[in-house]
Amino acid sequence: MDYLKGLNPSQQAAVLQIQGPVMIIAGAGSGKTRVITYRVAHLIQKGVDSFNILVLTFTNKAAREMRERIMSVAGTEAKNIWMGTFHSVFAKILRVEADKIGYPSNFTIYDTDDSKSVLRAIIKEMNLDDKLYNQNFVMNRISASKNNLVSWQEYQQNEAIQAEDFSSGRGHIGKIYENYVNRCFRAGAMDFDDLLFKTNELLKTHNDVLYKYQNKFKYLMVDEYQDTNFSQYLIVKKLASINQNICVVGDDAQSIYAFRGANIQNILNFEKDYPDLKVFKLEQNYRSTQNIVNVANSIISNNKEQLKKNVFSEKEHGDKIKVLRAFSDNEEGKITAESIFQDHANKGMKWHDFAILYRTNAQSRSMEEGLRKLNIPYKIYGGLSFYQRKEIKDLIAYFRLTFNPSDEEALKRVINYPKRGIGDTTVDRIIVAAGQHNITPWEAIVNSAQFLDSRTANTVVNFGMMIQSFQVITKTMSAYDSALYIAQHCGLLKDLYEDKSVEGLNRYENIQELLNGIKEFSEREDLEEKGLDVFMQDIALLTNDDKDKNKDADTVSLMTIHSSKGLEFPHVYVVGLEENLFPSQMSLNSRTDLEEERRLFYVAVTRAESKLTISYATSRFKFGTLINCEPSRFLDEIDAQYLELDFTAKKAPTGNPFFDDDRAAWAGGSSKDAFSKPKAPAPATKANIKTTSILAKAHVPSAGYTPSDTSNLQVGMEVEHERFGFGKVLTLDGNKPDIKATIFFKDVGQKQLLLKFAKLRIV
DNA sequence: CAGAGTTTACTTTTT
DNA sequence: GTAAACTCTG
Repeated sequence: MDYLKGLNPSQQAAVLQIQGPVMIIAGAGSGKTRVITYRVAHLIQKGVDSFNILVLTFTNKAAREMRERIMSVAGTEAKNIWMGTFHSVFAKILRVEADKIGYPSNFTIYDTDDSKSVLRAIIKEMNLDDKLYNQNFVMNRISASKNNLVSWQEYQQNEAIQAEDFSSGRGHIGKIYENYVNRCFRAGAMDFDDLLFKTNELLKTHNDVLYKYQNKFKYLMVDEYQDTNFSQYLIVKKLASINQNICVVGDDAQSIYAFRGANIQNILNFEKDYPDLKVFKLEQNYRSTQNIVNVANSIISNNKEQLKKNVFSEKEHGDKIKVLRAFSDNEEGKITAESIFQDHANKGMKWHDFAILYRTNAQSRSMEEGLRKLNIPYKIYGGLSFYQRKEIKDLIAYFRLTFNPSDEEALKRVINYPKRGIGDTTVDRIIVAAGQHNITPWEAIVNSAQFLDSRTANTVVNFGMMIQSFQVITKTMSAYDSALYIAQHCGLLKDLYEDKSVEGLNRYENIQELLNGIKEFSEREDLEEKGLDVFMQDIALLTNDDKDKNKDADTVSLMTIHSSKGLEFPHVYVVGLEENLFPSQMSLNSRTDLEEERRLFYVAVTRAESKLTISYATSRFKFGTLINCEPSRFLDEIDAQYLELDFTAKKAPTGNPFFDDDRAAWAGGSSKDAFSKPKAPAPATKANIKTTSILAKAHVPSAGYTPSDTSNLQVGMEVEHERFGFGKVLTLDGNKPDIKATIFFKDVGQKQLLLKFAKLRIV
């Protein structure tokens, strides 16, 4: 029991309460993971069979780390615990029980790109306006429905939903939803939301299955409970309903996934579901200095909806929070890098002691530039994951098709890549024929002699035979040998090998890396089943952090605030504190959205252990155009006593310290110079060189040609275009970002140009 | 049918 | 400023 010694009284109490419903409200940095770890260890110690424990997390990384920590306390017994993300755990169960809901057990998991592609095809086939029926919009709508367990039938019958769709002129979404579900079913595919939706369906319609898992999982723990959606909530509730041994851990102040359907009410209302609930609050923050904790508290106190708690720190007060201002996004990157450089040199810190956090991935660019100029090593987390790269998805699509030939998205992806003379027309014909005869596209391919002229049918059948040969070899060969065989024989490896460009080389290496990963998998000794099909099963659920090569490298970490949740760093820089960026523009419509942004800021601030720096820029590039920015409202919400404004050579004036005299200057109008000056002329990037060389004949841009800020362009102005030469603006129409200019050029005549693309210099 | 060229949307966050 | 979808041409 010595593991209890390192815990404070409330942590201990939470660990010791192993029977009945438990809710642990864990403030930021309060040792949440320790409590979960020890609680599981304690369960085992008290004689609970580790096979009867289920621990659910939101990321693979969290699951992996927790398992390691539990193993270090409780030993190898921990290996038997079911531990994983909601999606991976229920995908596993669904594969076992698939036949009960009419699915094959080797169903494909469609990722977001696959889902969108299916929707795009459906919207096109239904001849709907793809602006009104924007794939993202439709996707969100369907996803939200699934997360709230609204089936397509219910969607079509629900008057409120229908009224909402009709009033926005999108009355066909219900039908799209129906077609989408049928299309996925026909392809033997489930999307991310289906993994939870279908689990609910399974548990609802099959009492024996429900009973089986209720008895298997006698003890449930859910981490990050504030991030669960209705669908997840109901699964957990059902599984726990007999034994009632459910422990949820979370922090309502850190709920930042509402956009994905997370419902903060699940934690706020947990008590209503379990009247004899025991609640434990972990309020002592062991991570951050008092100043940082106080700032975090003062931020979150602006939110109305929250569980009361009093997070405090007993560490030293620490430095005040530094606020930096830059005049552009690039300068923000520069001063952030310089600040890191100085602390690294003067305070003897390691690069990995620093993290730069931002709201959107796009902001990483200016930070990278700043760091690169000072030769500071850095690593970007998130962004495009390894498994989302085109070449990886291509090869995986071959694997997918081999094991599930009904997988329509995989089919469309590779039927003509590498080129084998099966164009869009042929693919369309196959899909239409499949629809007409109520067969899968794959069946149409195999029988394509009936639908296509003999020459095309021949190529198509050859493709089908190739896939069939893959099916044969995967039955006998190991995962690695199968994968290598497929990569070699589908033509992809050859195609990439012949591409000698830098990108091509990179892609080839990525394929090698994937194959190496499969090789490692083949050689694992802890698995009984290790065919390529097994490797494929949860590959769709893997993400960026699962392929970390050298995580011990001494580098500065760059990531979005979302992906920083759960991490901590001695020095943290939160950048881009500007209105419309953080809080994001999308969040300004409703109080709940704004409160979520504020919680996001809270998460960002509480990542810091000893030093926190916040910065904003007064102008930045957005969609390639320069815009002026105002400091974020969140800055005003922080009690000024904790802050130290460092506006180098700017004294804070009376009133609002964030809007000082500069602001009047920009509002005035003659401010353009102040912002365009620091921008050096565009460097000769690849794109630049290409255009100028091609266009050299038509017009040679005058010396020092630099595109101007055209946001104030007026009719009648003279401009220079790098290709069309000199001209005069005739008309301007359209709204803000999409202003179209009609310009009469001396050499080439009248042209219509979109301002945001045309690089015009005002003469 | 393929490749080049052009237009458009994207920037909120991810299993 | 880029990636992906769409259009045009040979």
